[in-house]
Amino acid sequence: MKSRLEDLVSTLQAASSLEDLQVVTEALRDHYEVAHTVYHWVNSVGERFGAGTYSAEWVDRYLEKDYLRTDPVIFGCFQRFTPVIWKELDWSSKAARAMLQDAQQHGLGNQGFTIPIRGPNGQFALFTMNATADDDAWETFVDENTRDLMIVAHELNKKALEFENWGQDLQSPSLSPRELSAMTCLAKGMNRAQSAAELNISEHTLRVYIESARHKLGAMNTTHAVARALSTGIIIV
Amino acid sequence: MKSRLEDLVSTLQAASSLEDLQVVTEALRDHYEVAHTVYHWVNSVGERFGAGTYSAEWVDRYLEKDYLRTDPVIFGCFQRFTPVIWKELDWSSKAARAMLQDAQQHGLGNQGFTIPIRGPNGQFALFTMNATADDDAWETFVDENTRDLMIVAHELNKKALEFENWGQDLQSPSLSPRELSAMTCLAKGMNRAQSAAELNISEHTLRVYIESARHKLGAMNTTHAVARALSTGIIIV
DNA sequence: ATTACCATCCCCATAAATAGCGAGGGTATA
DNA sequence: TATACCCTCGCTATTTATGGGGATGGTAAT
Repeated sequence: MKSRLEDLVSTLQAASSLEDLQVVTEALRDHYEVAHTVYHWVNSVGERFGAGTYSAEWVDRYLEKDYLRTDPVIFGCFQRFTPVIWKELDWSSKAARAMLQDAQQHGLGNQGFTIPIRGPNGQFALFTMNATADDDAWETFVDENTRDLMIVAHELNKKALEFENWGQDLQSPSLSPRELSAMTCLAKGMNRAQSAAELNISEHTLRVYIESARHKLGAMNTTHAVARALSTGIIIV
Repeated sequence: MKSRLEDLVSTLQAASSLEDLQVVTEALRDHYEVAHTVYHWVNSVGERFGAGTYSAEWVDRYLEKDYLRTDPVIFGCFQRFTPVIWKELDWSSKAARAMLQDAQQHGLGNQGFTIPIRGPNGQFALFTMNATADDDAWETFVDENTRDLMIVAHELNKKALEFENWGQDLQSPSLSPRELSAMTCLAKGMNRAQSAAELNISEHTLRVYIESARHKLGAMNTTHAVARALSTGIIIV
């Protein structure tokens, strides 16, 4: 069993396309004898990347019904660091229970386990195992396999980022120390007067830094410049 | 050796204070026979949370010299998903090399390995192993231990989040869809007129969303609001 | 059924940011 | 020794953002 997982991880590490990831999710489903295994991104603009064993109908319905905004799994994972057992989430809202019922009519099991994965620049993905089981059996399954599944989830996300060239196109320009400080002050909410005072320079000088940083970052205005500085990681607030 | 790691993880899971984490980092250092083992947050105001075996002098110097802005480890990890071997980072800048030399004079080894860890609301932490070794030996060490160390890093971060009640008081406020759209437009560099046009609303209405978002985010101005929205991950540009 | 929040619109006055013109001395690097 | 940044400072005019005050109708949850 242990060696079998190693094989799966090796296959995963050798994957070179989305189709390969698809195959891996199917192999994982069979290996763990669950109903479904799914990996997908949860971006601001819905779905852009995913591989898994859910039926096309369910995926379509999920998107069509905008379940991303309803699903307690999405919401719960977004606020949590640790993996989540579905049963422990908040299913009190009517919309959530309706979604769960709908899911089961599309072949999903009653139990689920989802690992949140976070990458650079706000990238966020989920790795889910879904099955039909009673609460105790599912908890045992999760206890026994969480660590392995975390490794699998990590490798899946690594590959997905590779395939999508996440962060490749974003080559960050280098700002001077003063420019970085200026951007940081602004990102902290200081206005120009406060920032200038903080850096012990005239407000005019500060302005020069801001302008300079803005041009280097190819930004339309200060807010844009700070946004770019933050999302490329050249400043951290 | 394997069982020893399990013991460490168990100790970690039973930890109930920052001091306990400190003890764990020391035990990890001894177990892996490295020079240093460190876990810390990389947040707005430098250090707010950390445990590790670096000398107080080095930590003070690091903060005093503002090495957070220089350190290629910070920058590299912030842009990457996968763990990082220090040698593979960009040390071409003079400031970076000076920092490295300074570090070695404060008892750090020449090799390092750092795992980036991301939690909800933009939380970002690093787990680092540091040692004196040649390149090959270090690479071997990393290859053999990455998975275990990832688990350790995960458990450390879990505990750190617990201790700091991350998500309790620091829960990112939920913005309405329109507020999120407004923030996103601004983060993309549009001004109010352009954003309003993009969303097909009057400029005044847009302003109401911005104001509302600003209050929810506890921000001083628009730039600050966008910065917070970005760094907590509630919008992605 | 009431409370809360959402989406949408308007006016006015003030504060702040942007755009344009400058200038000088310092430190690298090619 | 040029060339290229980096850091620092000033003035003026225009454009934009912010902070108050409002109002209406809708949806969702308790």
